Amino acid sequence: MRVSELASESGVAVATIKYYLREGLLAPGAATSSTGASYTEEHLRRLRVIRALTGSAGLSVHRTREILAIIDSPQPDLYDTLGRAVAALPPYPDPELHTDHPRARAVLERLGQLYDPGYAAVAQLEDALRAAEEAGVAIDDERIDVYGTHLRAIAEFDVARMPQGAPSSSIEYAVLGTALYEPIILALRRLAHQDVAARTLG
Amino acid sequence: MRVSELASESGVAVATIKYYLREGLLAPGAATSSTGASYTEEHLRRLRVIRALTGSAGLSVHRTREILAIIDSPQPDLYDTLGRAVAALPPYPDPELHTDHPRARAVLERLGQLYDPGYAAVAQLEDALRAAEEAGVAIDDERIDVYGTHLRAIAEFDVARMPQGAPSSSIEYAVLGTALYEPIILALRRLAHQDVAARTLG
DNA sequence: ATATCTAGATAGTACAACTATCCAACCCGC
DNA sequence: GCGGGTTGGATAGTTGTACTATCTAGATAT
Repeated sequence: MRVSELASESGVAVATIKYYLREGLLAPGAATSSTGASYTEEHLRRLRVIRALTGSAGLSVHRTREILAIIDSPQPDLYDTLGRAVAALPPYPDPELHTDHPRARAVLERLGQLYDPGYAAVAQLEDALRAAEEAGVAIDDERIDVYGTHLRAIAEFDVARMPQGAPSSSIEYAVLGTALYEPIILALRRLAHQDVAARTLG
Repeated sequence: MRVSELASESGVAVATIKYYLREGLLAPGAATSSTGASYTEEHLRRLRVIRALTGSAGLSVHRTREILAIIDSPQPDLYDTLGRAVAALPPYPDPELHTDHPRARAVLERLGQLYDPGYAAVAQLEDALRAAEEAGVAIDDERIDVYGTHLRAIAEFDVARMPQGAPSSSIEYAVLGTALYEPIILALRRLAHQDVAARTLG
Protein backbone atom coordinates (compact mmCIF):
# COMPACT_ATOMS: atom_id res chain seq x y z
CA MET A 1 0.00 0.00 0.00
CA ARG A 2 1.30 3.46 -0.85
CA VAL A 3 1.00 6.57 1.34
CA SER A 4 -1.77 7.90 -0.83
CA GLU A 5 -3.72 4.67 -0.38
CA LEU A 6 -3.04 4.65 3.35
CA ALA A 7 -4.33 8.21 3.41
CA SER A 8 -7.51 7.48 1.50
CA GLU A 9 -8.19 4.26 3.44
CA SER A 10 -7.82 5.98 6.79
CA GLY A 11 -9.15 9.40 5.91
CA VAL A 12 -5.95 11.01 7.19
CA ALA A 13 -4.13 13.51 4.94
CA VAL A 14 -0.77 12.46 3.51
CA ALA A 15 0.89 15.49 5.12
CA THR A 16 -0.48 14.39 8.48
CA ILE A 17 0.78 10.85 7.98
CA LYS A 18 4.21 12.29 7.27
CA TYR A 19 3.89 14.29 10.44
CA TYR A 20 3.12 11.14 12.44
CA LEU A 21 6.10 9.43 10.84
CA ARG A 22 8.35 12.32 11.84
CA GLU A 23 6.97 12.28 15.36
CA GLY A 24 7.57 8.57 15.67
CA LEU A 25 3.96 7.50 16.14
CA LEU A 26 3.97 5.43 12.99
CA ALA A 27 6.77 3.18 11.79
CA PRO A 28 8.15 3.93 8.30
CA GLY A 29 6.99 1.64 5.52
CA ALA A 30 9.33 -0.82 3.84
CA ALA A 31 11.42 1.25 1.42
CA THR A 32 10.98 0.10 -2.17
CA SER A 33 13.36 2.72 -3.56
CA SER A 34 14.90 6.00 -2.53
CA THR A 35 11.57 7.70 -3.02
CA GLY A 36 9.10 4.93 -2.32
CA ALA A 37 7.86 2.80 0.53
CA SER A 38 5.02 0.36 1.02
CA TYR A 39 2.71 0.18 3.98
CA THR A 40 0.78 -2.75 5.39
CA GLU A 41 -2.55 -3.41 7.07
CA GLU A 42 -0.64 -3.10 10.32
CA HIS A 43 0.17 0.50 9.49
CA LEU A 44 -3.48 1.15 8.79
CA ARG A 45 -4.49 -0.38 12.10
CA ARG A 46 -1.90 1.66 13.92
CA LEU A 47 -3.09 4.79 12.22
CA ARG A 48 -6.63 4.06 13.38
CA VAL A 49 -5.39 3.59 16.93
CA ILE A 50 -3.54 6.92 16.70
CA ARG A 51 -6.66 8.68 15.49
CA ALA A 52 -8.76 7.03 18.19
CA LEU A 53 -6.34 8.16 20.89
CA THR A 54 -5.74 11.69 19.60
CA GLY A 55 -9.34 12.18 18.54
CA SER A 56 -11.94 10.49 20.68
CA ALA A 57 -9.76 10.05 23.75
CA GLY A 58 -8.39 13.58 23.46
CA LEU A 59 -4.72 12.74 23.90
CA SER A 60 -1.96 14.99 22.64
CA VAL A 61 0.43 13.64 20.05
CA HIS A 62 3.14 13.64 22.70
CA ARG A 63 1.11 11.50 25.14
CA THR A 64 -0.02 9.25 22.33
CA ARG A 65 3.61 8.54 21.50
CA GLU A 66 4.31 7.67 25.14
CA ILE A 67 1.44 5.24 25.26
CA LEU A 68 2.32 3.62 21.96
CA ALA A 69 5.90 3.24 23.18
CA ILE A 70 4.66 1.45 26.28
CA ILE A 71 2.44 -0.82 24.21
CA ASP A 72 5.29 -1.55 21.83
CA SER A 73 7.90 -2.52 24.39
CA PRO A 74 6.52 -5.31 26.55
CA GLN A 75 7.94 -5.21 30.06
CA PRO A 76 8.17 -8.10 32.48
CA ASP A 77 6.16 -6.41 35.23
CA LEU A 78 2.64 -6.26 33.82
CA TYR A 79 1.15 -4.57 36.86
CA ASP A 80 3.71 -1.76 36.85
CA THR A 81 3.47 -1.33 33.09
CA LEU A 82 -0.28 -0.99 33.29
CA GLY A 83 0.16 1.67 35.92
CA ARG A 84 2.53 3.66 33.75
CA ALA A 85 0.32 3.33 30.70
CA VAL A 86 -2.81 4.50 32.49
CA ALA A 87 -0.84 7.35 34.09
CA ALA A 88 -0.10 8.59 30.57
CA LEU A 89 -3.81 9.10 29.96
CA PRO A 90 -5.48 12.42 30.78
CA PRO A 91 -6.20 14.19 32.99
CA TYR A 92 -2.74 15.18 34.18
CA PRO A 93 -2.59 16.51 37.72
CA ASP A 94 -0.11 19.34 38.12
CA PRO A 95 2.98 17.72 39.59
CA GLU A 96 3.27 20.30 42.36
CA LEU A 97 4.26 18.10 45.25
CA HIS A 98 1.12 16.28 46.26
CA THR A 99 2.68 14.47 49.16
CA ASP A 100 -0.69 13.62 50.59
CA HIS A 101 -4.12 13.45 49.02
CA PRO A 102 -6.45 13.92 51.95
CA ARG A 103 -9.74 13.88 50.02
CA ALA A 104 -8.80 10.92 47.85
CA ARG A 105 -7.49 9.05 50.87
CA ALA A 106 -10.72 9.55 52.78
CA VAL A 107 -12.75 8.36 49.83
CA LEU A 108 -10.65 5.26 49.28
CA GLU A 109 -10.69 4.38 52.96
CA ARG A 110 -14.43 4.72 52.98
CA LEU A 111 -14.68 2.42 49.98
CA GLY A 112 -12.28 -0.06 51.54
CA GLN A 113 -9.82 0.24 48.70
CA LEU A 114 -6.08 0.45 48.96
CA TYR A 115 -4.50 3.90 49.00
CA ASP A 116 -1.28 4.11 47.02
CA PRO A 117 -0.12 7.76 46.82
CA GLY A 118 2.18 6.90 43.94
CA TYR A 119 -0.63 5.94 41.64
CA ALA A 120 -1.57 8.69 39.19
CA ALA A 121 -5.32 8.15 39.50
CA VAL A 122 -5.09 9.08 43.18
CA ALA A 123 -3.82 12.54 42.26
CA GLN A 124 -6.47 12.75 39.55
CA LEU A 125 -9.15 11.90 42.08
CA GLU A 126 -7.77 14.42 44.54
CA ASP A 127 -7.76 17.17 41.94
CA ALA A 128 -11.27 16.34 40.80
CA LEU A 129 -12.58 16.29 44.36
CA ARG A 130 -10.92 19.59 45.12
CA ALA A 131 -12.26 21.20 41.94
CA ALA A 132 -15.80 20.10 42.80
CA GLU A 133 -15.39 21.36 46.32
CA GLU A 134 -14.08 24.75 45.25
CA ALA A 135 -16.84 25.16 42.71
CA GLY A 136 -19.37 24.62 45.49
CA VAL A 137 -20.59 21.17 44.48
CA ALA A 138 -18.65 18.98 46.88
CA ILE A 139 -19.61 15.32 46.96
CA ASP A 140 -20.87 13.71 50.16
CA ASP A 141 -20.41 10.23 51.56
CA GLU A 142 -23.62 8.86 50.18
CA ARG A 143 -22.71 9.86 46.65
CA ILE A 144 -19.27 8.33 47.10
CA ASP A 145 -20.90 5.09 48.19
CA VAL A 146 -23.23 5.01 45.19
CA TYR A 147 -20.54 5.90 42.65
CA GLY A 148 -17.97 3.65 44.27
CA THR A 149 -20.22 0.60 44.36
CA HIS A 150 -21.33 0.80 40.76
CA LEU A 151 -17.92 1.70 39.36
CA ARG A 152 -16.36 -1.17 41.25
CA ALA A 153 -18.89 -3.50 39.66
CA ILE A 154 -17.91 -2.15 36.25
CA ALA A 155 -14.23 -2.54 37.06
CA GLU A 156 -14.72 -6.13 38.17
CA PHE A 157 -16.34 -6.90 34.87
CA ASP A 158 -13.50 -5.17 33.01
CA VAL A 159 -10.79 -7.08 34.84
CA ALA A 160 -12.60 -10.38 34.37
CA ARG A 161 -12.65 -9.64 30.66
CA MET A 162 -8.92 -8.90 30.41
CA PRO A 163 -7.34 -11.23 27.85
CA GLN A 164 -4.89 -13.72 29.34
CA GLY A 165 -2.54 -13.73 26.37
CA ALA A 166 0.79 -12.00 25.83
CA PRO A 167 1.59 -9.06 28.11
CA SER A 168 1.81 -6.63 25.20
CA SER A 169 -1.68 -7.47 24.03
CA SER A 170 -2.97 -7.20 27.60
CA ILE A 171 -1.43 -3.79 27.87
CA GLU A 172 -2.78 -2.64 24.55
CA TYR A 173 -6.21 -3.88 25.51
CA ALA A 174 -6.06 -2.25 28.94
CA VAL A 175 -4.83 1.07 27.60
CA LEU A 176 -7.28 1.21 24.73
CA GLY A 177 -10.07 0.00 26.98
CA THR A 178 -9.33 2.64 29.56
CA ALA A 179 -8.94 5.45 27.03
CA LEU A 180 -11.69 4.53 24.59
CA TYR A 181 -14.35 3.21 26.95
CA GLU A 182 -14.26 6.29 29.13
CA PRO A 183 -16.07 8.47 26.59
CA ILE A 184 -18.64 5.69 26.23
CA ILE A 185 -19.18 5.59 29.98
CA LEU A 186 -19.63 9.35 30.17
CA ALA A 187 -22.02 9.38 27.22
CA LEU A 188 -24.08 6.56 28.76
CA ARG A 189 -24.33 8.45 32.03
CA ARG A 190 -25.49 11.59 30.26
CA LEU A 191 -28.05 9.67 28.26
CA ALA A 192 -29.27 7.91 31.38
CA HIS A 193 -29.67 11.31 33.00
CA GLN A 194 -31.81 12.44 30.14
CA ASP A 195 -33.89 9.27 30.15
CA VAL A 196 -34.43 9.28 33.89
CA ALA A 197 -35.24 12.99 33.88
CA ALA A 198 -37.73 12.54 31.03
CA ARG A 199 -39.50 9.72 32.85
CA THR A 200 -39.66 11.38 36.23
CA LEU A 201 -40.25 14.99 35.19
CA GLY A 202 -42.10 14.62 31.91
CA MET B 1 -11.69 43.37 47.29
CA ARG B 2 -9.13 44.61 44.77
CA VAL B 3 -7.86 42.68 41.75
CA SER B 4 -4.63 41.89 43.50
CA GLU B 5 -6.55 40.42 46.43
CA LEU B 6 -8.83 38.50 44.09
CA ALA B 7 -5.69 37.18 42.43
CA SER B 8 -3.97 36.12 45.64
CA GLU B 9 -7.17 34.59 47.08
CA SER B 10 -7.84 32.54 43.96
CA GLY B 11 -4.28 31.80 42.93
CA VAL B 12 -4.96 33.21 39.46
CA ALA B 13 -2.58 35.84 38.05
CA VAL B 14 -3.89 39.38 37.67
CA ALA B 15 -3.09 39.30 33.95
CA THR B 16 -5.21 36.17 33.63
CA ILE B 17 -8.10 37.76 35.50
CA LYS B 18 -7.93 40.69 33.12
CA TYR B 19 -8.02 38.19 30.27
CA TYR B 20 -11.17 36.57 31.69
CA LEU B 21 -12.72 40.01 32.06
CA ARG B 22 -11.94 40.80 28.44
CA GLU B 23 -13.35 37.47 27.33
CA GLY B 24 -16.54 38.06 29.26
CA LEU B 25 -16.21 35.12 31.64
CA LEU B 26 -16.10 37.35 34.67
CA ALA B 27 -18.22 40.45 35.28
CA PRO B 28 -16.33 43.70 35.92
CA GLY B 29 -16.11 44.82 39.51
CA ALA B 30 -17.99 47.87 40.75
CA ALA B 31 -15.98 50.88 39.60
CA THR B 32 -14.80 53.02 42.48
CA SER B 33 -13.01 55.49 40.21
CA SER B 34 -11.75 55.67 36.68
CA THR B 35 -8.87 53.44 37.65
CA GLY B 36 -10.36 51.35 40.42
CA ALA B 37 -12.97 48.67 40.96
CA SER B 38 -13.94 46.43 43.83
CA TYR B 39 -14.75 42.75 43.60
CA THR B 40 -16.96 40.63 45.80
CA GLU B 41 -17.07 37.10 47.14
CA GLU B 42 -19.32 36.36 44.18
CA HIS B 43 -16.48 37.20 41.81
CA LEU B 44 -14.21 34.89 43.73
CA ARG B 45 -16.76 32.09 43.52
CA ARG B 46 -17.20 32.66 39.81
CA LEU B 47 -13.47 32.61 39.31
CA ARG B 48 -13.26 29.27 41.07
CA VAL B 49 -16.01 27.91 38.83
CA ILE B 50 -14.11 29.16 35.78
CA ARG B 51 -10.93 27.45 36.94
CA ALA B 52 -12.81 24.26 37.74
CA LEU B 53 -14.35 24.20 34.26
CA THR B 54 -11.25 25.19 32.30
CA GLY B 55 -8.92 23.14 34.46
CA SER B 56 -10.30 19.93 35.83
CA ALA B 57 -13.14 19.61 33.34
CA GLY B 58 -10.89 20.51 30.42
CA LEU B 59 -13.16 23.06 28.77
CA SER B 60 -11.88 25.79 26.50
CA VAL B 61 -12.42 29.39 27.47
CA HIS B 62 -14.88 29.68 24.61
CA ARG B 63 -17.00 26.75 25.81
CA THR B 64 -16.75 27.93 29.38
CA ARG B 65 -18.23 31.26 28.34
CA GLU B 66 -21.11 29.47 26.61
CA ILE B 67 -21.89 27.45 29.69
CA LEU B 68 -21.67 30.41 32.02
CA ALA B 69 -24.00 32.32 29.71
CA ILE B 70 -26.53 29.49 29.92
CA ILE B 71 -26.26 29.40 33.70
CA ASP B 72 -26.62 33.17 33.90
CA SER B 73 -29.74 33.52 31.79
CA PRO B 74 -32.45 31.25 33.17
CA GLN B 75 -34.81 30.03 30.49
CA PRO B 76 -38.36 28.87 30.96
CA ASP B 77 -37.81 25.39 29.51
CA LEU B 78 -35.59 23.69 32.08
CA TYR B 79 -35.36 20.43 30.17
CA ASP B 80 -34.26 22.12 26.94
CA THR B 81 -31.84 24.38 28.78
CA LEU B 82 -30.23 21.41 30.46
CA GLY B 83 -29.83 19.76 27.08
CA ARG B 84 -28.08 22.80 25.64
CA ALA B 85 -25.84 23.17 28.66
CA VAL B 86 -24.72 19.55 28.62
CA ALA B 87 -24.22 19.77 24.86
CA ALA B 88 -21.66 22.51 25.49
CA LEU B 89 -19.51 20.08 27.47
CA PRO B 90 -16.82 18.03 25.75
CA PRO B 91 -16.39 15.88 23.79
CA TYR B 92 -17.64 17.61 20.67
CA PRO B 93 -18.66 15.28 17.86
CA ASP B 94 -17.74 16.61 14.44
CA PRO B 95 -20.93 18.07 13.04
CA GLU B 96 -20.57 16.25 9.73
CA LEU B 97 -24.13 15.27 9.10
CA HIS B 98 -24.88 12.43 11.47
CA THR B 99 -28.39 11.84 10.30
CA ASP B 100 -28.48 8.47 11.97
CA HIS B 101 -26.39 6.96 14.73
CA PRO B 102 -26.70 3.23 14.16
CA ARG B 103 -24.41 2.06 16.96
CA ALA B 104 -25.83 4.42 19.54
CA ARG B 105 -29.36 3.58 18.50
CA ALA B 106 -28.75 -0.16 18.88
CA VAL B 107 -27.25 0.38 22.32
CA LEU B 108 -30.10 2.56 23.51
CA GLU B 109 -32.73 0.18 22.18
CA ARG B 110 -31.00 -2.67 23.95
CA LEU B 111 -31.03 -0.69 27.19
CA GLY B 112 -34.66 0.28 26.71
CA GLN B 113 -33.88 3.97 26.70
CA LEU B 114 -35.33 6.58 24.41
CA TYR B 115 -33.38 7.46 21.28
CA ASP B 116 -33.42 11.16 20.46
CA PRO B 117 -31.05 11.86 17.53
CA GLY B 118 -31.04 15.55 18.37
CA TYR B 119 -29.41 15.05 21.72
CA ALA B 120 -25.67 15.73 21.71
CA ALA B 121 -24.79 12.77 23.90
CA VAL B 122 -26.16 10.44 21.22
CA ALA B 123 -23.57 11.71 18.74
CA GLN B 124 -20.92 11.49 21.45
CA LEU B 125 -21.87 7.89 22.12
CA GLU B 126 -21.85 7.09 18.41
CA ASP B 127 -18.39 8.60 17.97
CA ALA B 128 -17.02 6.80 21.00
CA LEU B 129 -18.46 3.47 19.87
CA ARG B 130 -17.05 3.94 16.39
CA ALA B 131 -13.62 4.91 17.73
CA ALA B 132 -13.50 1.78 19.90
CA GLU B 133 -14.61 -0.35 16.97
CA GLU B 134 -12.02 1.11 14.62
CA ALA B 135 -9.26 0.65 17.16
CA GLY B 136 -10.19 -3.02 17.39
CA VAL B 137 -11.73 -2.99 20.86
CA ALA B 138 -15.43 -2.96 20.00
CA ILE B 139 -17.82 -3.44 22.89
CA ASP B 140 -20.26 -6.32 22.95
CA ASP B 141 -23.80 -6.63 24.27
CA GLU B 142 -22.81 -8.01 27.61
CA ARG B 143 -20.53 -5.07 28.32
CA ILE B 144 -23.27 -2.68 27.27
CA ASP B 145 -25.63 -4.36 29.70
CA VAL B 146 -23.17 -4.12 32.57
CA TYR B 147 -22.18 -0.51 31.87
CA GLY B 148 -25.74 0.56 31.13
CA THR B 149 -27.19 -0.95 34.29
CA HIS B 150 -24.68 0.57 36.64
CA LEU B 151 -24.58 3.97 34.97
CA ARG B 152 -28.35 4.13 35.02
CA ALA B 153 -28.26 3.48 38.75
CA ILE B 154 -25.80 6.33 39.14
CA ALA B 155 -27.96 8.59 36.99
CA GLU B 156 -31.06 7.78 39.04
CA PHE B 157 -29.21 8.81 42.15
CA ASP B 158 -28.03 12.02 40.46
CA VAL B 159 -31.50 13.00 39.31
CA ALA B 160 -33.03 12.24 42.71
CA ARG B 161 -30.46 14.58 44.20
CA MET B 162 -31.23 17.47 41.85
CA PRO B 163 -32.22 20.52 43.88
CA GLN B 164 -35.82 21.60 43.40
CA GLY B 165 -35.17 25.33 43.73
CA ALA B 166 -34.87 28.02 41.08
CA PRO B 167 -34.19 26.89 37.49
CA SER B 168 -30.90 28.77 37.34
CA SER B 169 -29.55 26.98 40.39
CA SER B 170 -30.78 23.65 39.01
CA ILE B 171 -28.97 24.34 35.80
CA GLU B 172 -25.80 25.43 37.53
CA TYR B 173 -25.91 22.33 39.67
CA ALA B 174 -26.59 20.06 36.72
CA VAL B 175 -23.87 21.57 34.56
CA LEU B 176 -21.26 21.62 37.28
CA GLY B 177 -22.28 18.15 38.40
CA THR B 178 -21.98 16.78 34.91
CA ALA B 179 -18.69 18.50 34.17
CA LEU B 180 -16.99 18.13 37.53
CA TYR B 181 -18.19 14.70 38.59
CA GLU B 182 -17.09 13.07 35.37
CA PRO B 183 -13.39 13.22 36.24
CA ILE B 184 -14.27 11.76 39.63
CA ILE B 185 -16.14 8.91 38.01
CA LEU B 186 -13.25 8.13 35.69
CA ALA B 187 -10.71 8.29 38.50
CA LEU B 188 -12.83 5.98 40.65
CA ARG B 189 -13.08 3.48 37.83
CA ARG B 190 -9.33 3.52 37.32
CA LEU B 191 -8.69 3.07 41.01
CA ALA B 192 -11.21 0.25 41.17
CA HIS B 193 -9.38 -1.40 38.28
CA GLN B 194 -6.16 -1.18 40.21
CA ASP B 195 -7.73 -2.49 43.38
CA VAL B 196 -9.51 -5.37 41.70
CA ALA B 197 -6.41 -6.26 39.72
CA ALA B 198 -4.25 -6.20 42.84
CA ARG B 199 -6.64 -8.51 44.67
CA THR B 200 -7.17 -10.99 41.87
CA LEU B 201 -3.68 -11.02 40.39
CA GLY B 202 -1.52 -10.16 43.35
C1' DA C 1 8.56 11.71 -22.24
C1' DT C 2 5.61 13.60 -19.56
C1' DA C 3 2.56 13.68 -15.92
C1' DT C 4 2.09 11.90 -11.37
C1' DC C 5 3.77 10.18 -7.18
C1' DT C 6 7.20 9.72 -3.43
C1' DA C 7 10.51 10.60 0.81
C1' DG C 8 12.62 13.79 3.32
C1' DA C 9 13.48 18.40 4.78
C1' DT C 10 12.01 22.79 6.13
C1' DA C 11 9.04 26.49 6.71
C1' DG C 12 4.63 28.34 7.56
C1' DT C 13 -0.15 28.51 9.49
C1' DA C 14 -3.94 28.85 12.82
C1' DC C 15 -5.53 28.89 17.11
C1' DA C 16 -5.66 28.87 22.16
C1' DA C 17 -4.42 30.57 26.51
C1' DC C 18 -2.20 33.19 28.53
C1' DT C 19 1.71 36.90 29.70
C1' DA C 20 4.00 41.25 29.53
C1' DT C 21 4.33 46.06 28.84
C1' DC C 22 2.73 50.62 28.68
C1' DC C 23 -0.07 54.51 29.99
C1' DA C 24 -2.40 57.85 32.66
C1' DA C 25 -5.13 58.07 36.58
C1' DC C 26 -5.60 57.24 41.24
C1' DC C 27 -4.96 56.44 46.48
C1' DC C 28 -2.30 56.19 50.68
C1' DG C 29 0.89 57.38 54.05
C1' DC C 30 3.77 60.68 55.44
C1' DG D 1 1.35 67.64 48.18
C1' DC D 2 4.25 64.07 46.74
C1' DG D 3 6.45 59.63 45.67
C1' DG D 4 5.62 54.63 45.46
C1' DG D 5 2.70 51.22 44.44
C1' DT D 6 -1.93 49.91 42.25
C1' DT D 7 -5.57 50.01 38.79
C1' DG D 8 -8.24 49.73 34.28
C1' DG D 9 -7.75 49.57 29.60
C1' DA D 10 -5.30 48.73 25.50
C1' DT D 11 -2.17 46.28 22.80
C1' DA D 12 1.47 43.37 21.69
C1' DG D 13 4.18 39.30 22.50
C1' DT D 14 4.95 34.35 23.94
C1' DT D 15 4.44 29.49 24.10
C1' DG D 16 2.70 25.31 22.62
C1' DT D 17 0.09 22.18 19.63
C1' DA D 18 -1.22 20.12 15.52
C1' DC D 19 -1.01 20.26 11.58
C1' DT D 20 -0.28 22.12 6.38
C1' DA D 21 2.31 23.64 2.49
C1' DT D 22 6.22 23.96 -0.34
C1' DC D 23 10.37 22.39 -2.30
C1' DT D 24 13.77 19.09 -4.17
C1' DA D 25 15.08 15.37 -6.65
C1' DG D 26 14.45 10.91 -7.84
C1' DA D 27 10.99 7.06 -9.31
C1' DT D 28 7.06 5.26 -11.62
C1' DA D 29 3.10 4.79 -14.67
C1' DT D 30 1.09 5.42 -19.50
